[in-house]
Amino acid sequence: MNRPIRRPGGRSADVRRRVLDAVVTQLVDHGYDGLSIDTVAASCGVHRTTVYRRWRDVGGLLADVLAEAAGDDWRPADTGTLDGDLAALNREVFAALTGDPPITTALIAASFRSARAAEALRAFWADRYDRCAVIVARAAGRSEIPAGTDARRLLVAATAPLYHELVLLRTGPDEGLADRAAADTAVAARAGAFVTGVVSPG
Amino acid sequence: MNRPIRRPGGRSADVRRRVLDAVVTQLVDHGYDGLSIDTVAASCGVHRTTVYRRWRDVGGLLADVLAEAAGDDWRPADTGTLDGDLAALNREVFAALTGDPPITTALIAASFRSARAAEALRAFWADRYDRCAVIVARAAGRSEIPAGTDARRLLVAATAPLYHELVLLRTGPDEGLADRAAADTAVAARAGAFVTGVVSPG
DNA sequence: ACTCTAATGCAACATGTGTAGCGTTAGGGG
DNA sequence: CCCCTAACGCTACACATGTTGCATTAGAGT
Repeated sequence: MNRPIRRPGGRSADVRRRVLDAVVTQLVDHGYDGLSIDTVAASCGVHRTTVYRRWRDVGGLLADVLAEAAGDDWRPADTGTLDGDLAALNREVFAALTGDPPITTALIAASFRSARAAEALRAFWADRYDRCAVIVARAAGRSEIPAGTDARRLLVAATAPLYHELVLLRTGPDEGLADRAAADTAVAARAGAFVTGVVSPG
Repeated sequence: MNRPIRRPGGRSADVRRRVLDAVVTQLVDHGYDGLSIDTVAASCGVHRTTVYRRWRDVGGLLADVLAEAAGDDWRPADTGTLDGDLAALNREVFAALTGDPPITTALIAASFRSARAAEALRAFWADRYDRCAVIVARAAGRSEIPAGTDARRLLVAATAPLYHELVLLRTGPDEGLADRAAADTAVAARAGAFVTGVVSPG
């Protein structure tokens, strides 16, 4: 992610922790616009050039924050039905995209300015979708949906409308959006969509 | 969009045309990173301060470009089937998102930096989805799908996976992506998804 | 402890971005 | 044709962003 530290002793580790904490604090208090190398450095008592050298730009800072966040033990909820699992997932996505402060939106915005932030976010989402594949496997195991259903394709179909409406189209946050997208996707899956190699099962 | 011009005579109109042309040229030649007020102004012989006063920032420039583009006479293709119409639409979206130079992606990136660009892009897409509603109306008229199907919800379901995969998840451009998303959405619509007020029709 | 040097702190510079004041130019209206 | 002034060009400034060279500090190995 960032430049390798060959002396991970007290000082370097302390600087990293102070800087990353300051990034989150700045993001929470003043949003993405109030986030810059200088403000972060000044707010945690680390010199500008140190931050520039280790993280290069704001995207690098957020990429490092994101790399830490990706190491958690998150798992999708198990509600017993495909509809319930997708709805639970979509409500989490919805909360992340409409939450205040808009940390997720800030990370997305940063991904358009920094290649490192883009790569970190790509890796983060790839990991999340991998973990969610179990939702589709469970549904197939219950014979709710066909055996050959493409997990990623189904999960993207369920979540993509949320990202599209809230992040790109910037629709006002509609409470029912998450559940509707989940239900529509479940209907599609039961009807035989998302099956690899099959274009038109009807 | 930009500051109103009370003297739309030769000079002001000429300046605007030269600047907007230069924006597109810069975008095509050097991408979004090579786009700044200064480079645009220098490349078309208009002074920096003039561009700053009339368009304020890069987002304002792109918003003006977008406003012109929104005034075209685009209509969705009529292929005779819902599958065909959605596939044709998705192929256009796919081409826009993977085209080189990445003008669409540049506009999306700008929308995260400038409120004016964000609003212009929002209005552009709202208009496009409105024009696409006829696709759903035609399908309902042919009794391919239920009468109460929500047009926007269906259209977002069809196109959102493309934006999500190509813009946010940054998946490598998969040729079959557009057709698969279109086919999956058509299956869902035929199965009774996207009907307003109905959560679980199955 | 002592040495070596990675990492940091510091100052100065270079560049990019945006603004303010003021004179100049040229379109619009009489 | 002449006047008025919106729009533009120019200079200078203010600030943010990012870089470079060098001195200083302190972790790591012996």
